[in-house]
Amino acid sequence: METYTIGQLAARTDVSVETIRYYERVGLMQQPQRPDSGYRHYPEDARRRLAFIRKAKALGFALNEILQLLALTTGSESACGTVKETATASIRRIEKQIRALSQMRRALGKLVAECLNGGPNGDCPIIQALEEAED
Amino acid sequence: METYTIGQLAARTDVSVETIRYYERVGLMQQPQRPDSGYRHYPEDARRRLAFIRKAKALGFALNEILQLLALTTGSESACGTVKETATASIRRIEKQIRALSQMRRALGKLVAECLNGGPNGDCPIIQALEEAED
DNA sequence: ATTGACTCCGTAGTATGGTACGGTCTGTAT
DNA sequence: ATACAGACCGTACCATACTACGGAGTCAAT
Repeated sequence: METYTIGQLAARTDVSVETIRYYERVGLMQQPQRPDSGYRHYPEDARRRLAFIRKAKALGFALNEILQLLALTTGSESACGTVKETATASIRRIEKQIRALSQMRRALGKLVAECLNGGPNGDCPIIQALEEAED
Repeated sequence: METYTIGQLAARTDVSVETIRYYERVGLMQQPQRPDSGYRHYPEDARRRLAFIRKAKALGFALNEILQLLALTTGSESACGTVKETATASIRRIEKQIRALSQMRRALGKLVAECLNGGPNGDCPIIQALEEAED
């Protein structure tokens, strides 16, 4: 089985060595094998996990939320009920966020359109669109 | 014209007095009128601006991004071309974020579905879905 | 065997986005 | 007139998510 050193993992995922060690400290990354010397040796799996963390982060999830998402998948212990609850809660949150982003996008589109038709007129379409938004 | 004290504004928007002063320090909130005593007196406009800031924050925009969005609307100076550029850049970013969130949602839905059909099977549908995602 | 790149660890520092404190002044109500 | 809430300010502190540093050990090549 092929493994990576921490430096190789860092290079492949474009995450710094320090950050990987930090993710390990806070429990996001699992403790890898450490033969003889104490050097970390990561399996392919770790690369995928790290890529997931970065993508979730880019989506605005906080590290402890990402921890929860990952816990959904690794917990052979986790009861189906718990998984379903956490997952559906996340789904609701995500859907709400998508709705809000869609409103923002519409508002910006409107701004661009108005810009084409002769410039801004004082009342801001961005703020207006978000005022109408339900929470 | 009706105005609010900082405390009234705080109560109406559910943002603390300290945070409002902080937003003023960093340029997100405009300097309000300060008659005689030095007390801040906010117009209705400030309430809407503050509400916008909170919603944009909840969507994951950083404060300096929100500053840019607001600058789009207040700059009577701002050339139409600049507004269009910044706005369309934001639109692209938002659309990308929506796509990624949709993938995450699908993955979570899949997880819930698998949970119903007899539990997790080792390969994580969340991580899988995000691996397939284009950046 | 020695050099140089890489790894180890703990600790400290940075940026962002607030939150709290404490002493002073103001405004309103009795 | 005096009390009490609320505002003023600067400064200090907090959590999150990194990032940098320094001294020591390791691995691979020459």
